[in-house]
Amino acid sequence: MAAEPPSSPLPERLIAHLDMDAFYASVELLRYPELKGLPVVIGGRREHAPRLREDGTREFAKLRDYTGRGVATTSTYAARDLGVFSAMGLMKAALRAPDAILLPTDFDRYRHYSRLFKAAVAELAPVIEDRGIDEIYIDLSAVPGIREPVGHDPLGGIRSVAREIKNSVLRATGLTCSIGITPNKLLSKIASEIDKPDGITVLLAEEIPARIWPLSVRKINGIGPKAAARLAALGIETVGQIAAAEPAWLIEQFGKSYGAWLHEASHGRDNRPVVTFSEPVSISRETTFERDLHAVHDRAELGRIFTRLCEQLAGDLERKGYQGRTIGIKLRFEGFHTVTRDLTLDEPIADAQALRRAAGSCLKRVNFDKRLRLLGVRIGNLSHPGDAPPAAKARKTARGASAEAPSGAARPETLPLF
DNA sequence: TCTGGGGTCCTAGGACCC
DNA sequence: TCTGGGGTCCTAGGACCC
Repeated sequence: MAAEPPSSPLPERLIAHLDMDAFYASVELLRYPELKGLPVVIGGRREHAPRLREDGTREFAKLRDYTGRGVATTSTYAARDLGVFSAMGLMKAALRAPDAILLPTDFDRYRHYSRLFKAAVAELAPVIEDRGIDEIYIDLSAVPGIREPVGHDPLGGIRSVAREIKNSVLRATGLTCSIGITPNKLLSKIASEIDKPDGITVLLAEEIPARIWPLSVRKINGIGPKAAARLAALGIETVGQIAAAEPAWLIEQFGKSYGAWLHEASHGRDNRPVVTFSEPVSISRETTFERDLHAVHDRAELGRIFTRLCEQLAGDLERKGYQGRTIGIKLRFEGFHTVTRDLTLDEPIADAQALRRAAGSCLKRVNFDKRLRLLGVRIGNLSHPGDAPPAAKARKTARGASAEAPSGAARPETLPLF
């Protein structure tokens, strides 16, 4: 076993976070190269697809023509310069960048490119954790050559592996990505953003004070708008200010679990492994209506939508090979107030009729005094149809709604709502 | 200008069991 | 009859992420 250079031993773990650059928008630019450099926003419906003119050029929809409730899923860097970011309502985006190009979201295409880039990475480094369509963690600890210095650069091997991965992704997809490599997932997630787009950032523990502590607390994955606002109210804006706080005080302010985690995170400590496979916890379908619907007045339409969601969910379960015991609904009312109800059955179900029956019984526990803007159906407590059921815990059938819901024998087919 | 769709994890109270 | 502690499951809501 070769001795490490004693001056700067590399950490035991070398974890990469790879993030595709403006992924959806970049995939669209592959097929519409004439849009390169222009402000482009992804998020429209199919009707916003470009039209082919007689002369062979394409006519694109403009953001100013958009009406509806959609949000931007991604925007090109040119559009970001105009203040349009992902998750922004398209109507709002249209005010900021009326002349930006609008393209419909084409998930099938993005999923295809997602598979391509992940397969390209897997050939070089197979220990990959999926974090959605456009990003992954990679455990590079055992990748050949990664610990070899290049010239006098002890990190040369790391940089060279990162370059190989980026080249491989580019060859497979025509797309660029940004990579952060550090001793753990938390730091790598931050690092991959430091030199975006098309960057490589290697960062070791000793650089945390200089490179991580000056950053906004929002750069930490797990500190969202609410926690950031609470921190700001306490006079804390940067990661370094969290690191300087007493752990006991953080726990006092944010609770045992989150407070302790804030302390650890601010010091760049994170021992979570790269997880290469995980079973889903729940599967769901939901839809936001073009206009708010009234439980009574629009009952027929709501009923059709409800049935369709259950059918789609049943289709997902069938395709993926799951069944589930906990069925839930999600309702969002005008004003954005959101309510959920769920019901755990004694036996798992998977077909649309059973889903609709169980979800329908959840529906009865909701007050419909406002119009609805969203309806969703969810299933959890998942298992595989062939599997042995978990040891029955002799639940008292008299308790809870579980006893009455599934049989449906005495239940009228027509639900009071929808 | 009101804010998509698909997820995970955490908290907290009550039921229930030992 | 009163008191109680630990553990698990269920339900609802909320924060957060991509």
